[in-house]
Amino acid sequence: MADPTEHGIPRAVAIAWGMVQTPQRGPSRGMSHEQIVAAGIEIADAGGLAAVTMQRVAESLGFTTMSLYRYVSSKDDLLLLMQDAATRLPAAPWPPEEEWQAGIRRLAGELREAYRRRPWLLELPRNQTTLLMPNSMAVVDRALSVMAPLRLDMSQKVAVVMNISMMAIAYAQLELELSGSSRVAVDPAGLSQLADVIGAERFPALAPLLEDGEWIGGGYAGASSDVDVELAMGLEWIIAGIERLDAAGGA
Amino acid sequence: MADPTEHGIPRAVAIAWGMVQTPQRGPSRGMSHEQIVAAGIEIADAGGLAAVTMQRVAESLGFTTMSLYRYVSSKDDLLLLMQDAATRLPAAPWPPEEEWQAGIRRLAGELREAYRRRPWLLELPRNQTTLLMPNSMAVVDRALSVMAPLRLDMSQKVAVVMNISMMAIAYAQLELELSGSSRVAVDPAGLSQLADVIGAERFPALAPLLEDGEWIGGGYAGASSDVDVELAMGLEWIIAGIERLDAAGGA
DNA sequence: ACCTGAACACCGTTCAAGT
DNA sequence: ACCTGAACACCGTTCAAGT
Repeated sequence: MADPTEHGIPRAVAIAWGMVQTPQRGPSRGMSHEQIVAAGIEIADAGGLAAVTMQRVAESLGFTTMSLYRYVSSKDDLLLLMQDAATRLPAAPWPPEEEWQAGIRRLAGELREAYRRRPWLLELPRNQTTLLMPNSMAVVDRALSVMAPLRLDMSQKVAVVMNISMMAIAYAQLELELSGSSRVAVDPAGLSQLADVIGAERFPALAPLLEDGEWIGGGYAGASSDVDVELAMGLEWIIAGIERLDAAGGA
Repeated sequence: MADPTEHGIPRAVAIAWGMVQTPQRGPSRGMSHEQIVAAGIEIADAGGLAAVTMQRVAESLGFTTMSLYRYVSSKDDLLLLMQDAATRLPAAPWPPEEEWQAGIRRLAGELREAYRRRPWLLELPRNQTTLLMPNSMAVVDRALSVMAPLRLDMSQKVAVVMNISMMAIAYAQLELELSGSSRVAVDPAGLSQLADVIGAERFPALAPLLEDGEWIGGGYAGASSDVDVELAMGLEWIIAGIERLDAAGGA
């Protein structure tokens, strides 16, 4: 097979789709793409994305750093493969057995859950290349099949998919940031000290929350359960919007 | 003034609110927080976030790397200050002069524009600490004052603010990733090669787009104008949702 | 009090050399 | 053909020393 990168296909995409020949003859290879990707994911799960270094991945497999470059052309390549492998969703029945609304809620929930389980996924960029990887395509395909009965044109459906996955991922991020491991833990004395410095007249609408110590420490913009509510709220708004589009599409 | 960090207030927050004493006596300081932050922003604007190193910031000001640590306790501190300074929105009239719907659209648009202008902002985490910085608080305050006439309770309003800013930022990110500088540029031959490898039966709903070469290269999930449409769509859905909440709140 | 210089413990990636 | 070892050009941050 010709080198896929000649047509502008990124190396990681070619690897993910099995377009890179792994020769059966010659000295047996010590590793495989799958092993390397799995090792990287294990390290990221345990210590976050910053813990993933070429040295550590190689070491965990019992090889030297440099040997990895036989399988992967750069660290970015490896990260792309890890991203794809880690965002595989559970298989869904096809054709969909549920109403499209339920299908969309389930897709959003699974997507969010995948990102919640592996927070380091949030640190990886999602770009055009990502959209060429197998599991990204699987998400789009499933969303399109869920929306098959709807009277939206293709570009509207693509817009909906982008909206939904963006929202699911962004809320996983919000949840992580607001209530996650990166907690601030400003003590009440600190918050009131801050409220004094800011002054009530600078932010008239926000001031009541600040003075009650409710802005960060309290119920608002901090608790994880709030994020559930906010995602559900946003998702139902999207669904209501689709329903209107569907109705208008029939006109 | 007592050391603010004793109450758990992050150093960068204390600096941003002017709670850190800058002594007037003694040897005159060679730099200021503002200068350092401005230098960092200039470097990020020119070369992206990766170009911002302590060495380069110091060098651009004509000092050694280590001198920065007199003003800022770590690179993360500096990044937080840069984030806050770069997300300052233009002053809005207070109290708001427009209808709340227009106010929300304008806020979302300005937020997106700030992130569009400085794409490196998207690479910085937005967490609890961010919500204690002056310009984040300004955004929340403005949104709350826009929503003042609405019959939503405070936690609902906070949820709306989170939804709106999240959506504005996420769409700036989507736009950057889909059509921005990180383009993939797979040529048509590569796309058809990929479509062959994938096969039509694997992704039945997506396959037509793949075969026509429209998935990445063409009109879908690629053009910048699409993102405008998608953001507007999502935003109008949120506004419609708020209208329903407002109506229900009156019951 | 402020700034400097050397040093430490890392990175990703190159390249020529081994087997 | 596959893996290794040394080397390069960087990082952020420490610490003791200068002025």
